[in-house]
Amino acid sequence: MAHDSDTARPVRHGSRGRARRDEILSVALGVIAENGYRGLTLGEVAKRVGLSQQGVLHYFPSKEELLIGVLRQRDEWDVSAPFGGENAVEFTVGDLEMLVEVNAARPEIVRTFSALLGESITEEHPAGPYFKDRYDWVRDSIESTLRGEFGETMPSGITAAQGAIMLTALMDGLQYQWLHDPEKIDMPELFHGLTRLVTGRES
Amino acid sequence: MAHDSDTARPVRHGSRGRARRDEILSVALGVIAENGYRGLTLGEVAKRVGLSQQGVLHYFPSKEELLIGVLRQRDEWDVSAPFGGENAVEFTVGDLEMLVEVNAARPEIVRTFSALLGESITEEHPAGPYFKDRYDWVRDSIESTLRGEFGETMPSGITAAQGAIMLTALMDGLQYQWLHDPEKIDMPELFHGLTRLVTGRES
DNA sequence: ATTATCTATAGATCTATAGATAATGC
DNA sequence: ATTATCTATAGATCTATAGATAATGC
Repeated sequence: MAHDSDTARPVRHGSRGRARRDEILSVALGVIAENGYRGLTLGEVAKRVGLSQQGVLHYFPSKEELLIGVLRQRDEWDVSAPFGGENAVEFTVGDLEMLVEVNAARPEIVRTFSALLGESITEEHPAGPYFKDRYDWVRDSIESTLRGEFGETMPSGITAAQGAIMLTALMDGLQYQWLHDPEKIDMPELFHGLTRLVTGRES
Repeated sequence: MAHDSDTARPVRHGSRGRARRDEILSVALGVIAENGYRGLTLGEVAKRVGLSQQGVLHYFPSKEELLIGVLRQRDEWDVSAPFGGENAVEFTVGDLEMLVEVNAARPEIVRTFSALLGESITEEHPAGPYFKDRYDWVRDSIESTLRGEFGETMPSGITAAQGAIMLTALMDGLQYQWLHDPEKIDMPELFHGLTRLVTGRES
């Protein structure tokens, strides 16, 4: 009889393997940007990494686990990571504007994120809970930022809670227009314009 | 030797068939809401309609043609249809707010639209050109509405062109948050709040 | 004749499991 | 021993084509 630990023990990787794992995640991110998660195949990831399909499955035991890995990694890369979660860091509206500028320079990440957000609202999608959760803390942290800078109600008359939803929606929505027509949509400028309106601050 | 017309001749449907066609489109819309276009299978559509998979292909010669059909039908149903296109009709900011209210009462349509928008930014997606085009005329018609009501620059200081992008982004972005958490997100109220800010109109 | 459906099936994929082999690191 | 990969393959699907049959409408 095997020990319980045998069943759930995750594979440990050496330095060689750790690099491979990261490589797979990075490639998978690109494949999702191109085809979405539903359109991603393990074979395509494998081909780009230079492994067999089963070689990829050695690092991630299923396609879904691979997605989880990508979402985790994205959180780590994301400039916004320090803005939320357990050990949230103080940030300002200016930091948010900076995030939009950063995003305007990394279309692949934005495309991956936007493709997954779109899929996430369909049924049984493995990224569904992730995005619902993410929205909760993104809104919460923007809300408390606004409250910290302007109090419960901003000069514009908008509450901190409403403002958080609005700014979040604008960021997401701008990205789709921008991805379809990067020349026409100046994300940072438009976002900056809207933060001024939503807060009611002159600047 | 066959005539050219034999090749491209579309199948004509009688009243019996026309109803079936509509039924298939309606079912396909629901399947896309649940699984996206990539996750839609002809077999699933067929099962729900009560036909064989090949029966569905009699009405739409390929999966892609079925999607085109759904997008066309959506334009016809859509309250916003009269707002754009060749024979655009005059409308107001108030009409836009009404559209958001209508959408808040038809989650399935919103979910289908949002799922397709998300997929549309991935490569080679058959809905890509549709959404790019749609954005162009949606922005154009909102822009000319704003210009008509407020002139080139609105009381808020935002130009009509910027305002059109902002309102469009807000609509799209709000829908994702709303689909993930309908209780928390009051789309009509938030959109109304933002139109006031963007235009700078007291109301 | 044309339209509406069906059965049969080719031809591609796709995920995941099983089991082998070679390399690495206590 | 554990980790890193590979080959083989089962078992599911999925789209689309071919060709038959029954019903409908000039």
